[in-house]
Amino acid sequence: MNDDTEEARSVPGEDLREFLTFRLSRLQIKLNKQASSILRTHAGLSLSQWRALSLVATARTASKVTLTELAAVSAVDKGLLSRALNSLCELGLVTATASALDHRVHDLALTAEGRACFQRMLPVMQARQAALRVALSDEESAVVNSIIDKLTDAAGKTDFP
Amino acid sequence: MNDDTEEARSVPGEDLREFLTFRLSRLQIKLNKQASSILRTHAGLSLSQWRALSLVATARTASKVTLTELAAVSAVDKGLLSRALNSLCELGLVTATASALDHRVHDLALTAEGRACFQRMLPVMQARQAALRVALSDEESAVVNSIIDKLTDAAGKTDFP
DNA sequence: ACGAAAAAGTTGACCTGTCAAGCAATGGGC
DNA sequence: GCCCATTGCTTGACAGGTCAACTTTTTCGT
Repeated sequence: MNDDTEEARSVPGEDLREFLTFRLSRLQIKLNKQASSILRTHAGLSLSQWRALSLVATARTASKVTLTELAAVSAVDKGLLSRALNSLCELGLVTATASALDHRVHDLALTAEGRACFQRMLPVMQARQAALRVALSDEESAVVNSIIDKLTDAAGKTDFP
Repeated sequence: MNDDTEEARSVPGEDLREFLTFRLSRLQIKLNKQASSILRTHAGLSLSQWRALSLVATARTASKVTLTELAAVSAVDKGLLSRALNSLCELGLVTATASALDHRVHDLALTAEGRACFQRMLPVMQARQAALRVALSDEESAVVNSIIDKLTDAAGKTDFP
């Protein structure tokens, strides 16, 4: 016996809309729109420019501040990062100086103007993060980082033949 | 007094890398790569083609299956969806028949081939979801949907002047 | 010290995603 | 019934993102 007529549903087993990835991509679309809008009005920067800027800004001197390093921690494509950093250099927000020890790498740093721009945007972006956080319960807020990191690890494993 | 030399860190208050949005975007990049790779090898479809296909596949007859409706639930851009659906029509996986009542809308449905393609991919994609889920603890798994939905709501509110 | 292999970064080609203008169809207000 | 605002969808132009080839510099094996 089968309750499903052919028209009742196209396919069985179809709680696909509950898939984690479905929800996450919907979330990401909205987050990107929100961030782009904020950045456009407050700083005139694109999202990838802001991401590059803040990657340089928040780098510790402990770790080297190079394109490959930043690309690795952020998972952003090297080509994309390269172009974003170049545009930031042209805007006078970032400097890329050839490293003395290894002439392949460019040590990246903020200019005074870059630091100022970042400092100006920081409260706004922090407020946005806070607004997202308060949407969560204490319990949820406590585990959200762990969840994201675990999923990120799991997504990295491409053992799907 | 200030412990930070100018070189110690570029800026203060810089746990920016802990921002939810930073982690989420890193996650999304990896998820997209994983999904694209799986779809390319198993079905020869692009990610947006698969998303369009599964949106049509999992639609309930209760709700109308139209572009605007699908775009709304998924947050995908209408233009993007339109092109994806068109390519699926050309592949013979989806049909778009003009509605009798309203000649503006196209009622979307899977062809037999589309259903077959979806059914073939479904176990693979479900396995992927399962692999992501098992990375989480029971507690985390219980709240993850709620977290994503709350964040999605919060991200939609663009009350950032 | 030499040459092969690898790494950093850039570039070009190409695909995806975004935005807004546009067209066709519908539905009210009068 | 006729306008006009509205809705559903498509299209074109552009920005964003991906991928691989390429240049330069370094590293390592022998």
